[in-house]
Amino acid sequence: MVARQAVDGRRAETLEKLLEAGAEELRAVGHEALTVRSVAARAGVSPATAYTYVASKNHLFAELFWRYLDSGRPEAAGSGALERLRATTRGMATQLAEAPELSAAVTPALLSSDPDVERLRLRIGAEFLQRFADAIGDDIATERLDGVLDALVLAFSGALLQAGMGLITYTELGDRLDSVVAAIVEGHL
Amino acid sequence: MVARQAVDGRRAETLEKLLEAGAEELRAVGHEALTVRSVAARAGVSPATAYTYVASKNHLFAELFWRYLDSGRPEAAGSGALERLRATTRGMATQLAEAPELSAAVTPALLSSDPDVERLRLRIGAEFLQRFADAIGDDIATERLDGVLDALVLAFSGALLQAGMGLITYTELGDRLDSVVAAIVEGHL
DNA sequence: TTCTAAGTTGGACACGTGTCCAGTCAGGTG
DNA sequence: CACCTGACTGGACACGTGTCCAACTTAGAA
Repeated sequence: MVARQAVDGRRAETLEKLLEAGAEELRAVGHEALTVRSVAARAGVSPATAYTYVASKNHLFAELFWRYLDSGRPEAAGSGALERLRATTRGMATQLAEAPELSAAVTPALLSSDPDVERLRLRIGAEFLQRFADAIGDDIATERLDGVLDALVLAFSGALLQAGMGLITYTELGDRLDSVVAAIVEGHL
Repeated sequence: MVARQAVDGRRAETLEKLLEAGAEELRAVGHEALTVRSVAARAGVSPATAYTYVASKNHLFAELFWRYLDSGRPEAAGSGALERLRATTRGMATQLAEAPELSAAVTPALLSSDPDVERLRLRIGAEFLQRFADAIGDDIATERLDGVLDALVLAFSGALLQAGMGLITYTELGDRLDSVVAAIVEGHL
């Protein structure tokens, strides 16, 4: 449902093998050195086959990131919106920091115009928005909510970009976001 | 001083020809279809020559963007920090909107690990920071300044990334930033 | 068991990237 | 004027991308 087409039975297994191999290869050599063919080899599959599951290198990265992100759904908790928001950004920052190669890979990848990337891009964007919205709950007036969400998403994207550029580390990202989140939410609660 | 090496005399002219051709080609076919060789051809120069001025396609984009950015230095004005900040982001947003192809090209380009891109990335980042700092002047207490600048830069980067992904247009970017800037600065003046 | 269709494969393809280098050209210096 | 030096060139190179297709395999249905 998330990959190129729906997968079932045999195809599902091959897809898993490929994605698993992709993740390993990414950890092993980084996203610059990774090639679709090397991933295929690691998965024990021919390049031609790999390309029936994955439209492009960028699509592979986006797919891996989406799955990784999805695997780390937060268990919402905390009494106030600010507290929950911070837990949310902290959680995501930690996730990014724990898979720096994947994080570094996905930022450029998501900028691709590949239609398969496009789908995932929207899904990932929606997921970020959803998480922030969940964290806020109904602690912010409806008419102000959109603006605040906007700002949060912008700041988070910015943090991703800065980290992708190597201007800040994925580890610093958490602290950085903490203060920015506070600044944004302040006065809107 | 900004290109690969210092340029003088004859080399300076060739560099200008190349960058000019790059800008034209970018406008003409967009950054995906642009190839270094097509730029070289447009400049009436061989590919080998082009590569002595420009380390990579990404470097070309970064260079063009830097020059474009630099050409639009703001004439600071306004009585308050918020007002000046808004003028600053407005100005930059307008600049981006007026060269959408270049803006779209530069976001992925700046993520490259190419050392020549690295230099420009730092320079461009510093320029953003400088502009925000200038706009704020001394209207914010020193100990809070860094945090606010951080947030501004994050938000601006985020806006760039979102626009690069096509989630918002370069035109919307200005409005979006207006409210975010207000949210960030509010309570820190 | 035989047939069928989905899945996989090897290998070639067109194209872009960035590098390299021996050779040519042009303009100023002696 | 001949010369030298820096700029430029053509053309090949190794490599990666993503596409295509005819041929093979394999598992399950008839």
